[in-house]
Amino acid sequence: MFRQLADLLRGQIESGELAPGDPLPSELRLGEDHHISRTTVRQAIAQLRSEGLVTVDRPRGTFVRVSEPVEVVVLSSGERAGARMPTDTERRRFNLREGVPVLVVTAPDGTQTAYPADRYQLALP
Amino acid sequence: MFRQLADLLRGQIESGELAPGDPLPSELRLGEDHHISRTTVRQAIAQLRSEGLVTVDRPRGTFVRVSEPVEVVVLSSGERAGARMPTDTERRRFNLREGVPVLVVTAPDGTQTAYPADRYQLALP
DNA sequence: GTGGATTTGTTCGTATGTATT
DNA sequence: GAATACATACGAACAAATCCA
Repeated sequence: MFRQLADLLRGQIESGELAPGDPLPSELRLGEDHHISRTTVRQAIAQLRSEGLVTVDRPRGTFVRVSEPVEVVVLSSGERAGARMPTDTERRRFNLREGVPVLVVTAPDGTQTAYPADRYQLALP
Repeated sequence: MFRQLADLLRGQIESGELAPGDPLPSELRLGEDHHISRTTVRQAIAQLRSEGLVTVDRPRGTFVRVSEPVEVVVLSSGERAGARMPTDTERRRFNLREGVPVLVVTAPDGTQTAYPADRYQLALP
């Protein structure tokens, strides 16, 4: 059931029926509409949060994520780049929302730098 | 409470006390040891899953994630790269576990290609 | 090979706390 | 102050899959 609700909401977001910045119905409302408990509604929304599709502004409500302006990081020769979910420390340091990875740039000497993936892109020199 | 347990387990993973491939104690066991309900234990583990630190092999148990061999993708001139969590379709297509982002390479003509971030890194020509 | 024990998954209900409107 | 909405925690029950005696 929670998967079905997550799929439904995800579809509405991807189709634009729910546009960035739009609020989702409240947990209570979703539960009533679909005849499921609030526990199950929360599980569906937790799924969407971990996918980075929605953010919660407690206790105002749950909203479709708005994309951030992007800055570009230019890679230097010999550097490699990857991505992973942030550590707990990084999440606090960068003030990252759920479901946002970090881009990790590794220099030839092994030094690593992390960039929040919702605000940065990588480019060639 | 669930955050404290997540922090504890994360610390054990980062310190190596729990090595890659090692099983975590069962949910029931963790609940007994820390005098918390299974619900709360599950919430802590859900946190670690979304961080990509552990994977669950149901119903065998929960294990510290083992890193995969990495392939390198060479970027071409004019391409940009970012990262985000996979869509539901991508997760199934790449057989991705929870907490694993995708690297997204955008060509000058707008074409995008996604690579599972646990198996790929980006490099310069 | 059958059956029981173990372990995670899903769902319900309930209660209380916290922050915003 | 009241209403609203999300966060946290407990308890309970059953399902499904694996493992082992």
